[in-house]
Amino acid sequence: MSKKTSGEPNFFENVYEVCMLIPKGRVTSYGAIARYLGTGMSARMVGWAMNATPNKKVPAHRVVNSQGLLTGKHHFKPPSAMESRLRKEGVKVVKDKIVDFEKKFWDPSKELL
DNA sequence: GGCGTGACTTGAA
DNA sequence: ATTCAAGCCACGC
Repeated sequence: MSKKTSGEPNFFENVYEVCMLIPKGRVTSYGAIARYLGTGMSARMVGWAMNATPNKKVPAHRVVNSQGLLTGKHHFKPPSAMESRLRKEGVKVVKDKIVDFEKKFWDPSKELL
């Protein structure tokens, strides 16, 4: 009827699940998740999904952009929480950027395969 | 039901 | 190296 957007936020659920499946000390990019979900390159939706995410269950701080930059830190309650948490997980962050991002990169479409 | 925005990505100038 | 532009899908008004 009328309009129904997506009906079920399966997309969001998928994002949450993937985020929670991210191994500790690892990070992933919005595009990687978007690709894994089959959304193509609509990485924006992944970010938007995070915005709608109960950041208590989903470690959105483990999700960064393809550059390894903590672009979403501005959206956290204390923006520094993202950086602090990543460091606690074993990920080094310098100037909002993840060190050895390529090494810590966790691709769901490959690791989860 | 249309317009703008957004935690992105990629390519080209 | 940098900056600009376009593409993408969903949500808010």
